[in-house]
Amino acid sequence: MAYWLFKSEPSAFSFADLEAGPTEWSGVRNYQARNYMMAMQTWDLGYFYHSRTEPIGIVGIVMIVRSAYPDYTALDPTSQYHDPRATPQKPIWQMVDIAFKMAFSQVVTLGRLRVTPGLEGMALLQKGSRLSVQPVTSGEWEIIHRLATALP
DNA sequence: GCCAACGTTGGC
DNA sequence: GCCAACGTTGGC
Repeated sequence: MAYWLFKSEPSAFSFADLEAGPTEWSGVRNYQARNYMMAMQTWDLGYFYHSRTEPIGIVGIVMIVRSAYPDYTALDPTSQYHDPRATPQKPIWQMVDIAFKMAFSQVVTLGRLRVTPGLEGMALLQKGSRLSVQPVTSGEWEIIHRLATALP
């Protein structure tokens, strides 16, 4: 069992959009993020993070409902995620399916994460961190989960 | 909207 | 293989 974090700009895809049903997490075009997705297993949990919005922060929990498989949008010339290097034999990019699990009663904001002891090493909080898919340690998961459930 | 930080591309 | 130029990300 591993823990993850998915970043999204709500103007592009929000947690409310995810509530509508399981979603193919397509369009990830970063090798490190792809490798993390390839390490995901069905039933793994993740935090869902809203960037470039107000408030910025973690809004809830998602579950991996399908482990990594080829991201077919890379093969689709009409897709904004098309990658001309991708072929059916070598799709290059992978995606997972994620589903809504629960929404926090309040956003655990980036500011709150930054001041919470024990989260100093969290990938999300490192300077210049841009990975849209990241691992979360079980210790970090616990701390954040406690923060979220302590909120009214 | 700005712009620093980052990853990728491509000429050499 | 180097690295400048470029496009993108994301906090502010």
